[in-house]
This record gives sequence, structure tokens and C-alpha cells, in this order.
Amino acid sequence: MGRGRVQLKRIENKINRQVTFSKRRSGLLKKAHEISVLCDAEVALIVFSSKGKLSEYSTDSCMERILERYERYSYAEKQLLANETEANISWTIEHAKLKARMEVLQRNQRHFMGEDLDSLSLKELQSLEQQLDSALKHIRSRKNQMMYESISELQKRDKALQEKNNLLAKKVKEKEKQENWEQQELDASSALIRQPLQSLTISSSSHATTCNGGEQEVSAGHRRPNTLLPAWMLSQHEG
Amino acid sequence: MGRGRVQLKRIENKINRQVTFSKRRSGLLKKAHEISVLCDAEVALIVFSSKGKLSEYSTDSCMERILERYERYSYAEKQLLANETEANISWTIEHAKLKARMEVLQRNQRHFMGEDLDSLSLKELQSLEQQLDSALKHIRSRKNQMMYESISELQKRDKALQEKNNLLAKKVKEKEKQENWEQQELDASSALIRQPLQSLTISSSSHATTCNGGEQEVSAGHRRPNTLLPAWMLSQHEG
DNA sequence: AACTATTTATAAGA
DNA sequence: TTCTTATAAATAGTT
Repeated sequence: MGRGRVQLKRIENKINRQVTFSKRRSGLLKKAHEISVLCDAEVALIVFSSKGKLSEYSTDSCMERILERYERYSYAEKQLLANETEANISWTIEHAKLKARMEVLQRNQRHFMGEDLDSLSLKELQSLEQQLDSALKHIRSRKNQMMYESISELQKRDKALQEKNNLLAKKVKEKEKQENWEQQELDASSALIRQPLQSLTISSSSHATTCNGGEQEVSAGHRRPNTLLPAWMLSQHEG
Repeated sequence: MGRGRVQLKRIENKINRQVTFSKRRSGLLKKAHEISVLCDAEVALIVFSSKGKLSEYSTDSCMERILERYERYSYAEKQLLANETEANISWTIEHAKLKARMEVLQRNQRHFMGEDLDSLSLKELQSLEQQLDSALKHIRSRKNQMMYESISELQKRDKALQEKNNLLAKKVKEKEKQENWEQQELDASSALIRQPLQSLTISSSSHATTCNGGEQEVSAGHRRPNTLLPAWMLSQHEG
């Protein structure tokens, strides 16, 4: 590949050799990377120039891991010491990355909270303003939605409770009537003994829910204080 | 190099990948050998196929020697990292902490951008809204401040320029007068030859800045286009 | 460090 | 796998 054919022997001209080395090295590294990516292969390439300069390529920048694998594969020796070293390298790197990313996030966060603004250009301020403005719109819309939802839920609950109350009130009235009849009969049959019927003369509305005979508990008592609160009143991190 | 261009990404078709691997592997080995011979370099190449099959090339078939050389070469680096091995345990912890904190920050950031709001309670939404509202106020106030500052700076500049212009206009007028006198004298002495004085009859205002003889350049020409722009017009990351 | 005429490598097809 | 072939890439020699 080039203007002339090349013989497979050491290039004697020093300059020429150096130039060719440089060109071919980059080609070789490129091809190593390509086969690694294209074919899902694990490649380790180490090149020492005639001057002793090192160039290297390794899939995922994990030279040590690949060399270990090689050693294991071909000789099954070494490996113990290097194992830790390799873990360290990737760790150090990841740690540094995390930290850097962290700092960016923290800086952003400060900006989002309206702090540290002096370090921003007007352009950046403008963009920040727009972002926050849009975020606020989202937040307010979401808030509204939640409030509407809980209002309608409350209204539903309210309606259901009222209906139940009416029903219970009716029942109580009927019972009162019935008992009154029974009482009258009793009075009629033995007019001498009289007992006050206090437990049934209480106004039905204030305690109606304690007469709950249905399958669903509707009590607003102290054991389950949150039953009547809409979900959004409770922070998710409090449960 | 083939019938179609190829993208640098894993070849999904398994057969295809296998074939390409085989071809490229031989190409890579060949090139490794070539650079080794042509340029007198020491090369070690290790390739594991996705199936785990090993291929290797090394100058003079001395893989171990080259790997040792490599290890020696990067020994200094390794020692540094080995030092940290002891601190490994505390690192693990710190790393975990970092990651956790990171996640919190990221979550917050999303909230600050009005995303992921469904996971928030109404309480939290409310607090978020207040925070953003207050941040926006700060940001807008800072923006205003910057704009006012640059406006007043511009006004100052404007004033200075006008003064300079006036001065220059005066000078030009004086010169005109002087030259007219000289001309008249000339006319008087030799009334036959007359030349139009076009170069001095140009209106002084429109070209005032080109007659700059002071120590500071005031030209808004193309060589220094930002001289007249206030600082905030240039993003801090563009310099 | 670019350019470009050639050689090489190789993707797709058989 | 291997061969063929059209085409993309690499690069030797040159500026």
C-alpha cells in the first residue's frame, strides 16, 4: 500500500524507518481497536519502538486483565499479585470519574438553588433561568393535578359516607320504632317495670359510624388515623 | 476496505462476525509482523476471540520477554497503585458513599429540572416549588444586575467615544481652515494652478474613528471585533 | 504534516 | 472454509 512495493526487511534509512514506524503504529493500533470492537475480541498490543518507546493498546484499557488471561491461558502461573493491581487501576479510575461527575452535579445543584451565580456568564444565566422556569411549570402542573385528584377523591369519599350515614340513620330509626313497639307491648303486658332506653336514644348522627356492621371499616378512630387523609398529605418517606 | 463501508460497532450477525474476525486477525498479525521487521520494533500481540480462542504474535517469538519488559516499563505506575492497596477497604466504603450521594444528587437534579415528579409527595413538591421560585428570583436579580452593569459600561464607553469624536472633529475643522488659508495664499501667489481638496472635504463625523491618532485603538474594525462588546456577551467557556 | 498514486486489506458474494 | 472481486483503507514516496 503505497507508491512502491516494500520488501519485508528492516528499513535501513533511519529517518525513513522512524516515519514508517509512526505511520504503521497508528495503523496497527487502529486495526487492533477495530477487530476488538467489530468482533467482540479481547486484544492486547504492546509495541516498543527501536528507541525503546512504548505504545500499547488493550480492549477496554484493561491491559493487565488481558495479560493475566494470557498467562493463565498459556502457562497458568503468576496472576495473584497482578490481580489486585488490576482491580485497583479500574477502581482508581472509576473513583476519579465519580468524583469529577459529583463535582459537576454539585455545582449544578448550587446553580439550581440560585447560589454561586457569579461564576456564570449571562448566556448561562439565561439558559438556567429558562430551565428553572420550565421546571417550575412542570412542578406546578403536577401539584395542581395532585390537588385536583385528591379533592375529587375526598368528594367521592364524602358522598359515600353521607349515603352510608343516611342508611344507618334510617336503620336506627326503624330499630327505635320497633323497640318502641316492643316496649309498648311490654308496657302493656307488665306495666310496672320500666327501664330507661338510653343506649338507643342517642342521636344517630354523631355515633353512626360505630354501628358498623358492613364489610368495610369506615371508622375515623385513633387506631388508623390516616385512613381519611388523601395520599398526598403523607410524605412518601414517612411511612 | 471492502465492498461497503463498515461502522465501528460490534457486528451482530454471528457468522459474519466470525468470518470478519478470522480475516482481520490474519491481517493484524501480518501487520504486527511487518512493523516489527521493517522498523526494528518489538511487538507483542495477544488476541482472544469472542469464543475465547487465543491467537498471538510476538517479535522473535519471545512473548514472555516482551511482557516482562512491559511490566518493567510500567512498574513505576504499578507501585503507586499498589501503595493504595492497603487503603482498599476504606476506599470501598468511600466509593459506596460517593455512589449513594451521587444518586441522591442525580435524583435531585432531575427534580430541579422538573422531571420524575411522580415520585414526590405534595409536601415535597411544595418545598421544591418554593426552592425553585427563590432560585429563579436570585438568578433574575443577578441577570438584571449584569445587564445594568454592562449598560452603564456601554454608556460610559459611548460618552467617551463621543467626546473623542468631538475633539477629533474640531481638529479636522482647524486643519481644514489652516489648509484653506494656505491654499488661499497659494492661490494668491500663483493664481493659475488649482487642485480640488477632496481629501479634506469629507464630513468629519462619519469617518472620525479612522482618524485615530491617540494611544488607544477605538476602531470597531474586523481585527478586534470584541473590543466593544461587554464582557457578558462572551460566554466564559468560549475564550 | 499533507498529498496522492499505489498497494493492501477486506466485505460481500459465490 | 476458501476463492473472487469490487471497493475502502493504508501507506510509501513526495512536497
